[in-house]
Amino acid sequence: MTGKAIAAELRKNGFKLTPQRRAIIEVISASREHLTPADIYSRLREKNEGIGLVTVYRTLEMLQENGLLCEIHIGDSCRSYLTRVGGYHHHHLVCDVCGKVVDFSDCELDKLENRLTRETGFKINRHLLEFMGRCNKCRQTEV
Amino acid sequence: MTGKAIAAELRKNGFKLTPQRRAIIEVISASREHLTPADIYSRLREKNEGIGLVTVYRTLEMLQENGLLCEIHIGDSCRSYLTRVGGYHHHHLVCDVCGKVVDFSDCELDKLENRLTRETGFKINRHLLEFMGRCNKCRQTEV
DNA sequence: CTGACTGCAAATAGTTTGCATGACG
DNA sequence: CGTCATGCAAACTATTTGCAGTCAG
Repeated sequence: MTGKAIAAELRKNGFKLTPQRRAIIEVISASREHLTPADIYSRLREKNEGIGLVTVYRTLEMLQENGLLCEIHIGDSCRSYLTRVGGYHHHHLVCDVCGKVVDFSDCELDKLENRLTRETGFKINRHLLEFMGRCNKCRQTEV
Repeated sequence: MTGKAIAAELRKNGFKLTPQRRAIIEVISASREHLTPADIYSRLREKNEGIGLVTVYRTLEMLQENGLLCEIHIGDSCRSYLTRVGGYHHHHLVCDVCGKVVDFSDCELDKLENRLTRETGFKINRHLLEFMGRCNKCRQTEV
C-alpha cells in the first residue's frame, strides 16, 4: 500500500491531511523494517520535519484504528512495533538478531480456529501469530 | 505445574528459595487468570506478605528465564501479562471482555513452520500464537 | 560465612493529557 | 470560519538501577 493510497483512505474516512501526517505516512511507507514511535520521530527529525513526538503517537493510533498499519511484538520487551502498512491480513516472521521482518499471509489457522470455537464456545475475532528465529543472513554470520 | 514443582525446579537450578519467592509462586499457581506484576503485588499485600514491588519484578523475570511462566499479549496495550505456570508448550485464547484465558497446546503449526523455513531460509526457534475473541459467557451477557 | 536476595528511593522510559495556538477543508 | 489537529509542558504509569542491609544454603 502506497503513501498515496493511505492518504486517500484517510480522506475518505474524514480525517484531515496535515503535513505532519503526510510525513509520518511517508516514513512508514518507505521503511521495510519495523519501527517504534521513537524511531519514526527521529527519522522525521533527521529530515528536518518540524514535528512533535506527541503527534507521532496520535497519528499512529489513528492509523491503527483505520487498519492502515499493524502492530508487532518483538523479543522479551513486549513493546509494540509498527510495520509497514498493510490493510490485508498477514503475519510476521522476525529475526531475533537483526530484526528483519518477513510477512506472510496464509496462516492456515481456520481449521484450528473452528475447532477452538467448537470446543470453548468462544467467538474468535482475531489472532496474533508470529514466528521468531534467525534469518538466513544471520545464520551464516553468527556461530 | 504446582508451586512445589516450581520450587523444586528453582532449587535444582541453583536459586535460593526465599519466603518472597515462595509467596509469589503461590499466588501465580493459585490463579486461573492472567496477572500483571502489579496484580501479583497487590494480592501479596492483601495477604499481608511484606514484599516489595521490585522483588515481584525480579522474581518474575527469573521465573520467566527458567521457563516457569509465560507471557501473554492482551488487547491494544501490549503490556505483558503473566499466566499460570506452564513449562509445556501452549497458547492462549483470550476473552476481550472479561479477560478469561483458555490454554490450548496443539497448534498444528509444524507444517506452516516447515514451509516458512523452506521459503525464507529462517531458522525458526519459537512462535507466538494467540486468539482473541469473546467467551461463551460474555457472548450471552453483552449484546 | 558469603554470595545471592531484598527493598527502599530515585532514575529512567514510554505514553497520555490539558490547553492554547494554528491550519485543513 | 469552525472544527479538528498540533505541540509544548506536565502528569502518569510501568519498569529498572544503585546501594546498603539481610538471609538462605
